[in-house]
Amino acid sequence: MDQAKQPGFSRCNNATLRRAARSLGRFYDDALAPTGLKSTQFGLLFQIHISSEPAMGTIAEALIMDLSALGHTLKPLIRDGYVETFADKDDRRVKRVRLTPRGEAKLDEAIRLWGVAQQQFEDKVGAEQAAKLRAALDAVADLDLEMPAAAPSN
Amino acid sequence: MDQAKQPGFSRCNNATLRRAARSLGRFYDDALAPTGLKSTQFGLLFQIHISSEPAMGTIAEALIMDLSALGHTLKPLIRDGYVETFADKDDRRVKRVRLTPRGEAKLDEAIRLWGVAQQQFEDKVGAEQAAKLRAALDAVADLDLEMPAAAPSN
DNA sequence: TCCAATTAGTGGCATATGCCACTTTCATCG
DNA sequence: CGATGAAAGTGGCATATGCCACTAATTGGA
Repeated sequence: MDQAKQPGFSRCNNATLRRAARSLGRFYDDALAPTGLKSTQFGLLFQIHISSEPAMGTIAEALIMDLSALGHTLKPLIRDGYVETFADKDDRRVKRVRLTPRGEAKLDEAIRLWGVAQQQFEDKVGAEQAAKLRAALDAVADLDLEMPAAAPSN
Repeated sequence: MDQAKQPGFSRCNNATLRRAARSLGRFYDDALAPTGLKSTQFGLLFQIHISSEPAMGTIAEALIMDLSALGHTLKPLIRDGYVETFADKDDRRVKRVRLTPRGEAKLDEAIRLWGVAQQQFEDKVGAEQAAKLRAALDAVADLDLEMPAAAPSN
């Protein structure tokens, strides 16, 4: 019998999470559509905004995303003039990021639309529940999961 | 003053969800790496496996993903011979999907590794909590959110 | 029966993300 | 100080996802 049909079977936590992410992502994307920003870009702009000219590595760490992925994601935002980078004064390896005035303006515009979506969401699930969900998600994100290091059989 | 710093400010539910998804995704991806499958592909193979030669639209709906995205995602799996498609007998518009024997074998192999990761996760957060989280995520995914249809100002 | 509207997919284009192999800088240590 | 190893990014390649414009098939009437 399929393992998937065993009594104790539990659905994949990861698949469930991604499914929800796709669903919610579309909602926030729709809300932000008028700004031309994707919800992911909004989140990135926001993260930069609330940081102090963060280094790329710092942003990547905060968002738990691959450094190279961050670099890729940043490109369209730089191309469109919302973000600019500059070398760190003390360590030439470090590249810092900041919003341009245009980026700040775009973020303001986006925050208004985001607020509507966010409100819509919280009205549906309840602010309380939403907060709990975010806390749970943060906990999951920060779990220090590690595979049992496939015990070398020697 | 920044709206983001207002008393009632609540972090973006979507951003939090994506962050957790990236984090957990990497964990499951690592676990499945030996099989050559990404956690997303595993999820897709599994969904096909537990369905009865589902139509593409049916899969897309179940996973709440765009039909075209599903088509794209399916390509590498077809290329590698894990999945095959065939036209529906009654409606030639419909394309059905099924696992090949090779796909079934690969899924079996993946399920074993997935189980380790899943177990690892549940050990950390508790089976109870994990189940609650999945339920909450399912609820979010099925919310039926809609923007207030930006009232045409005329 | 024939055309309009609907349904199911496809392809192209763009962003999202990751991993890996490099290159450039630093930091360390002998 | 020079070799070594670590740290921070970059670029290339591959998959993940979406939207839009189209095409092919069906379904509903008129």
